[in-house]
Amino acid sequence: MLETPRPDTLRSDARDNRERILAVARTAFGADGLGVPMREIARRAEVGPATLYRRFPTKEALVIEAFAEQMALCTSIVEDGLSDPDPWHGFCTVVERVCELHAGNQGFTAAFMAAFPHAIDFTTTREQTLRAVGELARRAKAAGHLRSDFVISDLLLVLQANSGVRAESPADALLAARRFAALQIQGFRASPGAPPLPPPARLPLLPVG
Amino acid sequence: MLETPRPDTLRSDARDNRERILAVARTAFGADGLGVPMREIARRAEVGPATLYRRFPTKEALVIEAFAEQMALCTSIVEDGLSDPDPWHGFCTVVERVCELHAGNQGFTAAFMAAFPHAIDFTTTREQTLRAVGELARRAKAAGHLRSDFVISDLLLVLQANSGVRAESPADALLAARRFAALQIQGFRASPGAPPLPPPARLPLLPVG
DNA sequence: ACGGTAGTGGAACACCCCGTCCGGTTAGCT
DNA sequence: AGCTAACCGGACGGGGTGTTCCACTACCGT
Repeated sequence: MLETPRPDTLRSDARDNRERILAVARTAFGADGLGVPMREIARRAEVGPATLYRRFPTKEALVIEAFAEQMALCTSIVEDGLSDPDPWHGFCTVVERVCELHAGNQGFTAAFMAAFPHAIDFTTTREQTLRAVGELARRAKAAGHLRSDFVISDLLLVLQANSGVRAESPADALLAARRFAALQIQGFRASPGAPPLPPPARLPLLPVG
Repeated sequence: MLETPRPDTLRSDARDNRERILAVARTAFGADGLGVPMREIARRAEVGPATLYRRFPTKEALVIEAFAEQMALCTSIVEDGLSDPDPWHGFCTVVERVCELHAGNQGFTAAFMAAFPHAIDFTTTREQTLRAVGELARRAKAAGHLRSDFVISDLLLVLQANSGVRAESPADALLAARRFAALQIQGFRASPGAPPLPPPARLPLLPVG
């Protein structure tokens, strides 16, 4: 656990390295999940392990920084959905885009669902985003298009489920995510004759595996 | 990689140990996935690592033997569905029961989807089962209840997705699986106004992770 | 009862991972 | 040009996992 100076006070080459590390981490974690070793990240970034650890004192820190912008993207997706005049259309767009986002970022779902001990902002952002989704769902229900027994944790359910889908290429992953999202939307749609859903379960924030 | 004599020619104590190991493996892999270490299996079975490896030359072998009966159960679930006079009802039951089965056996999905190099029967059983599902789906489509753009790999998609769902207790896992299955069925149901699904993706048989 | 052999448990091997530290080197800044 | 921050690469410790070695044990037929 070394010192970590503010990124903007770094020497230019150090700054470059930092950016390269983050880029590599995003690609690697996104493609192969959080299991990618730190040394592998360092190797691909053409950097020594020590450099990596000087910039990011722990793997957790690297993961959080690497996915910070995905997290922001996630939030903005939901905000876009909220600002859609048609709440059901907004809701569908959120489901689609979130599934696609997670499809291209295998590790992100794990990070998103994980209970990182040292990432307060990550956690709070997630909570806020979920609250926004709740508001969107409320409107979509009021409009009569979202089934009335939908609950927020259903979206977590779908997210977790989507993360279980593995494809053999990024292109296939995207296809699978799109098809999956479409199926979920169909399942969420309010339809008169449909039977009610079984009761929801409590979904945990799991430790990083 | 040691010799592995036929189970029925074993000495009595060895036979006992073998059974205990299998029982422990089923519970452990079922509850916590294939990540459970061999040592842990041995410890819980009150057996040394060597004993474990004398009976099952590799972890893969243990996994296959442990889930052999789940595999058979899987097959019989599909056959039950096929023999249902109402193909759509049969189809729904298959989805529900398979999701529940996989919910209680975390590791099984991984094993089911995995491309085990040395498990010919496992693979062939899976293929046969999938073919049976295909026949069931054909009938359910003909009856007009299953959406016509359903393809077999959609079931694999749902299976993979279901395996991504994690709960904090077996009871919650079952609840989550039931709710998830209900959502999927709703998505699979043929409904006149529904838009067609995006194209399916090729899903791989992944190596054991 | 007894001896041979299958069976056993614990230590050990080989490998991988995270995180750390250090000697010698490079590259930015002034 | 020189000072210094930053870097590289390798080695190390601690922990984990799949698998094997070996001396000992306990079963079972005679």
